[in-house]
Amino acid sequence: MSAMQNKSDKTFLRAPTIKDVAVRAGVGIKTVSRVLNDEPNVRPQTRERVLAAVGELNYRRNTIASSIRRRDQRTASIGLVVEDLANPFAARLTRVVQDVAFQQSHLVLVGSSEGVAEREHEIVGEFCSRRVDGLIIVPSGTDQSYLRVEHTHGAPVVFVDRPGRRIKADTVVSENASGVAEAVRHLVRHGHSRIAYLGDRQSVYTAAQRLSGFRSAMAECAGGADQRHIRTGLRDGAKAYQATLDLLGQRPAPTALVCGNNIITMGALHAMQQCGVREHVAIIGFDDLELADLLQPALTVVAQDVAALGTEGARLLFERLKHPTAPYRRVTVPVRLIARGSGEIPAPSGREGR
Amino acid sequence: MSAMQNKSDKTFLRAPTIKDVAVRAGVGIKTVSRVLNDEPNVRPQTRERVLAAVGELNYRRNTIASSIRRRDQRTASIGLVVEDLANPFAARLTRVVQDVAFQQSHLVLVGSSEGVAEREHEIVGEFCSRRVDGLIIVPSGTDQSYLRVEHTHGAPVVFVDRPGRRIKADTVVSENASGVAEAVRHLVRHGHSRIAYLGDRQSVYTAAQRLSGFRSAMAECAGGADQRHIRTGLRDGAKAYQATLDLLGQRPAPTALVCGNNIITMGALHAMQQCGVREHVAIIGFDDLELADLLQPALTVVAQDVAALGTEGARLLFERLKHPTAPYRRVTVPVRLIARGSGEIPAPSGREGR
DNA sequence: TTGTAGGCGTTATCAA
DNA sequence: TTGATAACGCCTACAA
Repeated sequence: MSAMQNKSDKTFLRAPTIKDVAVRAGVGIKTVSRVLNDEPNVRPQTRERVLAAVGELNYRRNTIASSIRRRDQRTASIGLVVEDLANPFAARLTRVVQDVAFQQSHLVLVGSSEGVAEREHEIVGEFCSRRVDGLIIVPSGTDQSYLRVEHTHGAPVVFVDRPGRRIKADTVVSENASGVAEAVRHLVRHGHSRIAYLGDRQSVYTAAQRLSGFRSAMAECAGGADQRHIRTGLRDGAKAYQATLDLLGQRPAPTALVCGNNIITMGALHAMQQCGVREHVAIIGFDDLELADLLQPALTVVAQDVAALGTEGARLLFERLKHPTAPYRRVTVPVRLIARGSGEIPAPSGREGR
Repeated sequence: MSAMQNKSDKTFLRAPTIKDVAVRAGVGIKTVSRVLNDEPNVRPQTRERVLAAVGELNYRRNTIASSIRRRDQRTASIGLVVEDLANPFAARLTRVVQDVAFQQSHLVLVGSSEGVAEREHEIVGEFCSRRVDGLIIVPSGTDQSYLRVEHTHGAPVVFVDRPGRRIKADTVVSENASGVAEAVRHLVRHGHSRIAYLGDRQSVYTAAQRLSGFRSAMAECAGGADQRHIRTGLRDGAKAYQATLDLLGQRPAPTALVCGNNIITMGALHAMQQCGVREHVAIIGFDDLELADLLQPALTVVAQDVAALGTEGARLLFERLKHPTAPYRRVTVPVRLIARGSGEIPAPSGREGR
């Protein structure tokens, strides 16, 4: 009935339970439970005996068994859904979320939605099956209302990078529009007016926001955006590469590019390299890249504060867990233009050159 | 006693249970369980009724409750410990591990050890508390024998990137030594003999392996390595930067650098940029970098097949779960030298130049 | 200060 | 084919 082998026995069948500890310490299971949970009313002497037994048996509390019984049903775990864990943005986000969670004694389950709504839904479903205490989601698709149903088990949600749709929840986003607008103004200051924009699908919130920042800044200080210089729907580097080749082949060609995310920036850089225009066409990317400062010319970017996005997201989640009925909050994280060279290439002189 | 509200009721207190489903379908709980677990001996008609009730109540199986009762105690989750989730190597590894796990209907818990043995131990402890079915670990420190004790609950371990110490387990590693040796031969073929090596702490398995590959290749075809041109213990980019500046300041200076990992490569590149020697000193990095091909000159690397490391690691783990007593296996994943320019810079002529 | 009984949501047993 | 009941490891309630 109880674990009959000691820890050096290779045929050990199951982990020791609170019962095994109780037997060994010669106390009742409730006393063991009290010790494990730092509850009062245990004689120091008894506590010692229990702790000794715990050590000898190498007992470790079965957290998941405990969670099904405890009043709040908390599992001390949270779920994180990003588009692609291998993407540097998601990787940095995951790291900071995990750091905050670990400080709060929580573990993190991760999943990649690949930007597919169904997959996001599926992953969230699995997380809820594991009864995570909360969710941090970089949402895909156009409808997160399915989460209202998942809410039945009480797991709060925080959206990071993009707000969820058709549902209210705590949210952390970057200053997308004003960040891109700043990039445009920066280019205009360096003499550009034929500025092109390359972005992701408009159904992605950040993509829409960034394009809107582009349009308004162009309207404000460059006489409006040229529709032929706007390319959206660029889901991967290859698409961005093609679109950039296409833009650079136009006459008149744009003298500067603004890229909506780091994948697109990489595609555009490859295309520019291919055409040999790295030194002549200005480019500013949204979101920083490792090695950006080693490129020639070095890459000017609108850097997101990924650490802040993640930390704030996790913080909002843990505060929500403490105060379930508090009003929802939306945090906006500033972005920062980092001038490194590629965004300071001047527009060719001779008015509208070429 | 049972969930009294329907799914649109905001005051819903708890998730529906198998009991609620049973009541609604007018069957016993065991029948519901049979349907949920695809067990035989359920009339199709009954099955339909149960599934209908599941849909109406929006029931979702409580996986953690199920795991405490099932014979094998499986939780359908695995734990992954890497050094730093934000590192591109770890991020790609996490992604593929998660993909394989998800295919196998398992979720992944993640943790960053930061290369600190105590933290690794602590994270593994938490994972075991959650009764993960298995562990994939990029080990830190010099002793993973503590895992033998964690084994009491039966979770097998697979080591990835580096073998564990003082414990036997399935392992997946890259061809570290021969990869670096190939880099050295490549440089020698381009006329180099004063080749420097920059590496991590020797206590890190991969670092030791790579340095040993360096030494043996140098002995074999460049008359042996010059001790002054070997720098180890470089834990971060800043240290690598300093070490590189130092090496480049020597007289005679090395004409080529071999870098032991991607963090070191980045530090070295910054230092070379700083000294204006990017075009004159050859460099080959271990592990590929995003944008490596956009640098000028583009970066020659010994690329690890991170996807294979992760896939093989996960595959070994799931096979171990199926066959707990099979002999341990060690898989070696080939690396590949990708010549892009920086490794093909010829040694300065005039015999021992400068 | 300590222990016993009961229950969490599920799966396992075994009888109907 | 079906279901009542026990059991998993733990926490809660309550009694001693």
